[in-house]
Amino acid sequence: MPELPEVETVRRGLEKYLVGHVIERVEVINPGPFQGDEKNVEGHKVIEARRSGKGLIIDLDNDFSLAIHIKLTGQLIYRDEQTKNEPLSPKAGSLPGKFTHVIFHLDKGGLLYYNDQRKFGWIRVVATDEIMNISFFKSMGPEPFGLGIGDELTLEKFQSILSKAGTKVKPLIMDQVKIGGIGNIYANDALWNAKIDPARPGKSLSDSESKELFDSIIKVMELSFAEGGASELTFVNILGQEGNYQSHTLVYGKTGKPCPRNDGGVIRRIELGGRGTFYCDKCQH
DNA sequence: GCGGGTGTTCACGC
DNA sequence: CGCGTGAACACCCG
Repeated sequence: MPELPEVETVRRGLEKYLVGHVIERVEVINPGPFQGDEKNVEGHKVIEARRSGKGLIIDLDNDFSLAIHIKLTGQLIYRDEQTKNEPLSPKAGSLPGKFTHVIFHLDKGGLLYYNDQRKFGWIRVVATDEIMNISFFKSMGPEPFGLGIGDELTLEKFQSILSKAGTKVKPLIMDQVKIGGIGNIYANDALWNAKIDPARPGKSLSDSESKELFDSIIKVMELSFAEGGASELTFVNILGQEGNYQSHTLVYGKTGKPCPRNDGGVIRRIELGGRGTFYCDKCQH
């Protein structure tokens, strides 16, 4: 699921449905993704849901927190008496299902399921003041919109990061240490929107090109927020419902299709930094 | 069967 | 140290 718009969508769901509730019991079905001591969670109230880049932090009233990364296929789905009849996407499966690894039993009968098909994700119980010792959070770069707990990525910072980097611009903007929250879908679509060749070195972009790219990152992510995220793989929101950005994707996954600009170009797929990279062979320079 | 997959991390080579 | 590559994690889908 996870790029900034999807993870922020989950955070908002946690804020709405989890904050103020007590986690009475933690049922660990598969210990792989769950690290730490359930005892530091059980009987404690959720006071805040925060996010940094693609990572989530659920703070409890005992100065412990749950640090969560859902990687590619993790899901956090909340059910209670009020929401149990809300339609559930088939991507959520049955609850609990084959890929349910942890169930948080909340007060008043609420349940928070952690599902993860590929088991790449993790949930760590950690003292709240130790969160920033987790290297993933410690090294997080500034992020677009400034909705996370770290610094906001401004145009000036973005241009400064690009101007210093000989790295190819697509892997560069996906480097979470440099910039937080951008993943493969939005990197591809933003580069297409800005008409920039993903293989160009970051520092080769002119000021107007880097501004165009910055604006494009904001634009594609704003569209995704409005659509509730992208459910290309298994992403669902806290109520187990899909987002719809994937029906708006511009070049991501469109190998062989005509360019959406109808300029006679064709979408090609190459690999950059080990990731599938999609671009129009006509308009991206 | 094979390739590909919204992510991160580590090992290794230059 | 910086940068790039490849593999690993695990499992589904077309």
